[in-house]
Amino acid sequence: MFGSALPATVDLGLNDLHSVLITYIVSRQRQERCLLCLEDIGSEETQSSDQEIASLLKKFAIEPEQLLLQSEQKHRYQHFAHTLMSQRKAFACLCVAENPQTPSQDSLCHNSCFEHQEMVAQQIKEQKLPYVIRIKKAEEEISFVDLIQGKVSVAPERIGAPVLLRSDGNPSPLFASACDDMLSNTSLRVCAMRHLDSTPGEIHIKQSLGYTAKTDYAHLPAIHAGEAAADDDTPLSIRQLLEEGFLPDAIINYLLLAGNTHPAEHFTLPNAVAWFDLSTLSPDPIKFDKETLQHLNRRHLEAMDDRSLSTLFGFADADIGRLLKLHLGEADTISALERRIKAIFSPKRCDGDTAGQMQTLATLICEAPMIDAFEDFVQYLVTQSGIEEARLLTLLRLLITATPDGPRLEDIYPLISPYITEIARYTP
RNA sequence: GACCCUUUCAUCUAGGGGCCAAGGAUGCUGCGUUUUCAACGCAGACACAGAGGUUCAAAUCCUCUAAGGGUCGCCA
Repeated sequence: MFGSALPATVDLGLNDLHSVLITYIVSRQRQERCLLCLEDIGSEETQSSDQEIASLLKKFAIEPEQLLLQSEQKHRYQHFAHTLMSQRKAFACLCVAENPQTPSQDSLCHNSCFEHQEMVAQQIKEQKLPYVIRIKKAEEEISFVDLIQGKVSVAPERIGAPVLLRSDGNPSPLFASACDDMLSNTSLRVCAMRHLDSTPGEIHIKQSLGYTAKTDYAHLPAIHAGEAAADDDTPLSIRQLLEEGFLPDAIINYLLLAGNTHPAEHFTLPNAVAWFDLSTLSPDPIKFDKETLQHLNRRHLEAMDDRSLSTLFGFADADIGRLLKLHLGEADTISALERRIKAIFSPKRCDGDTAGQMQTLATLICEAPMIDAFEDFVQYLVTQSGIEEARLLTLLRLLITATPDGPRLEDIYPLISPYITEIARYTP
C-alpha cells in the first residue's frame, strides 16, 4: 500500500496534487494499492466530501483504490493512544501551549507531567483541567533515509514529546498519520517537504506501538508561486488553474517536469509511469512557471483528437476541433479558445463608416449560394458588392472572427462554411 | 536563536574527475513566413553562487563564506 495525506479542503493546492500524483504513479509502477488519507479533523477550512475530492482527482485520471476519512477512524486513534497510556509510553499533560507566535525553545512538557502522573490525574479529575496526551520522549536518536532528501537523523530533544490526542479528544495530524500507516500497512508515504522534520516523531510513535514494518518516506519539495515565497501568497489552486483553462494533462505534465529529470518535455500520465523515477527528483524548491505550463497546455490541446477537442466547447464536429487548433497560436488555454469561438459564433457589430459595408456583406453572404472554395467565395463577394478585394478581406475577417487578426481566412473558411450564415451575422 | 537541506542560463533541467571553451526545453532578441497577430522555421544572447584546497586534470571531491528553502505549536 502506498499512501499520501491531503487536506480535505474544497480548494486543493498544486502541492497537494503533486504528492497525490507521485504516490499514484509509483503505486502503478509497483502495482500496489494507492491510499489517500483525507485530513478532515479539526481544520477550520471549508471541508469537502470524499466524493468531491475523488471526482476532482478523476479529472486528472488519478483513481486511488481507497480514500480514507480520518474522522471515521477516530476511535482507532483513541484506542492506540490509550494502549500507549496503559504501557506508560504516553502520558497526560497539563502544559498549555505557549504563545504560538513565539515558539518555545523545546516542545517538551515543561512541568514534568510524566514524573507526576498520579498528581496530574488527580488534578484533571478534581479541577477538570484540559489536558493533552503526549508520547514519552524518545530514548535515542532516530534516523531514516528519505527517498528524495537523503539521510535524516534527529536527536530525541528535537523530537520532543509530540501530542497524540488534543484536549478535544481528536488526534493530532502527526499521530493520525502514524496510525494510518500502521492500519493500512503503508510501505511508502509521499508527503510535503514541510513535514520532513516531524517524520522522526511519527517513527517514534510507531516504534512505541511495536509496529516494526518499514515505511519509506519521500518528501517532495514545495512549489512556490513567487520569488520569495513569503511575500507572494498567490495560492496555487488547482481549481483556479482549471478555471483558467488549463488541461489536467498539461498540469500533470508540468508537475512531473518540475524538479525532475525527464526524457521528454511533453508526455502524458501513462508515458510517465513508464519512466518516472523517484530517486531522480530534486530536493530543491521549485518556482512555479506559468509560461511553461501554458506552453505545455498548447502542446496538449494540439495533441487532442479534433472531435474530442470540440466537445469541450459544446460541439461534436471534427472541423470545429480543427478550427480551434488554428487558434492555438494566440490562445493557449481552454478559456481563451472559448472566447475566440464564441466571438466567431456571435453576431458582429462595429461602428463608423464600415457599418454600411458590413451590412451589405452580411446580407450578401446570407443570400449567396453554397461556395466551397474560399477564393471563389471572395470573388463572388467582390463582384456582387463592388468593394475592392483588400478592403473586403479586412471586413470579412471582422465579420467572421470579430477581431482584426487571427489565423488565415482561407484556412478558416473550409471549416466553417456549413455554418457561414450563422457566423456572418451583423447587428448594427 | 537552534537544527536540517539545497545551489548549473530568467525558468525547469543534462552532467557524477578528462568526452564540457557546459547540452536540451520554455522564455527573450533578430530574421523568414504571414493581408494581420500569434503559432511555425532559422539564427542569436544568457549559467557552473564566491573563496580556498586535493589532482597532471575539478561544474563534478573536500573546507569555509554567502544566498535560498524547510522545521522548531493541541498548526497542517
